[in-house]
Amino acid sequence: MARKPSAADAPLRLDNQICFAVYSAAHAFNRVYKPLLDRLGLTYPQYLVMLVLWERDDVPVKDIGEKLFLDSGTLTPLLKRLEAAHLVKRSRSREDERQVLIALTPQGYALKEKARAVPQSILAASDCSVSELVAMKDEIVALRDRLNAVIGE
Amino acid sequence: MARKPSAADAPLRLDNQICFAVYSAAHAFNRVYKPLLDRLGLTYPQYLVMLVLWERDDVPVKDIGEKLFLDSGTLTPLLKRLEAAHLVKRSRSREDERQVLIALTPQGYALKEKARAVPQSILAASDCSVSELVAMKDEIVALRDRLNAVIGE
DNA sequence: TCACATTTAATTGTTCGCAATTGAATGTGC
DNA sequence: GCACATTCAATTGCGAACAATTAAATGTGA
Repeated sequence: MARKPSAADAPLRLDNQICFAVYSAAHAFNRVYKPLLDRLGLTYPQYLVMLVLWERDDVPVKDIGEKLFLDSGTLTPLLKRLEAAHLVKRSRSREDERQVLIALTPQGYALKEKARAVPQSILAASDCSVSELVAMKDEIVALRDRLNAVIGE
Repeated sequence: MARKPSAADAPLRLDNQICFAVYSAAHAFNRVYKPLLDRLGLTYPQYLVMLVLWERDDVPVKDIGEKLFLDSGTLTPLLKRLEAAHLVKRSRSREDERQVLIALTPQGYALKEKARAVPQSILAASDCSVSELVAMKDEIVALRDRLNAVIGE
């Protein structure tokens, strides 16, 4: 019974899953980033947080979470590690004591200059034109946003 | 100094990172899958392992790892949980005692039928035509493979 | 003002994901 | 046949990721 490939099984074949394509691509990116980020002393999620803060710091944890789609259960310990590495400072907001504001330290600011080498290495590893990458990125973001829209029912 | 958006900062802007698009899309998929897989009693990585085994079981851990790009540090505990859930059986190969072969139990086989509902739910959540999804999947897989090619130098 | 709901981080517990190491089995070169 | 390298899974330790809960601060309605 059902020994040879059946057409009815196609939807369950690993190679037909776009989710697995995305999942495995994310891990592949992680592995390419690893040696680059090791030099900065950052993990990949920490790098994402730093990207947010390099655009604008002195922001509450919640804002970082909304930009990265992460919650406090992930961010609180991560930010404590960044603080232990002297890259950020955490402090309660005076206007609203519930909020913890995340600010860059001078070392945190300075790391941005070292980080400028990262995107070009990634581009090289992608072995692909910038315009192709931008087009793919836009498609993937659109898919992500449609998926996220479904989650809130 | 550098208060307003600078063109030099574009490569470091979060919204310009294809890696973040992929990373956040993977998490979005995870969140859409969660309620569907809860009904099967599986996590998303466990579901991927089951997809592999539904295509062919009685395979060594290494084969599963190569298909999913995961190593024994991830798979060993995951497979033990699947065994505890009576979905797979782990046994040492007689021909090569180093290998652990993973076989489906009757319950593991049976779960495939319940799983058939999953892909169509995902398709609906993607809100996108099959042909578009296939095209995206192929592009992402190609990017993933180029990235993986760089890792082995 | 006071009861009540909401917001925000932090905490706890479970599951991934991976680097590094270990130990047993197998393969090899001499 | 025997020393040596290689392969394979398991283990350990650390850092995410998230659900669920907690606690404190703030907002709201009567």
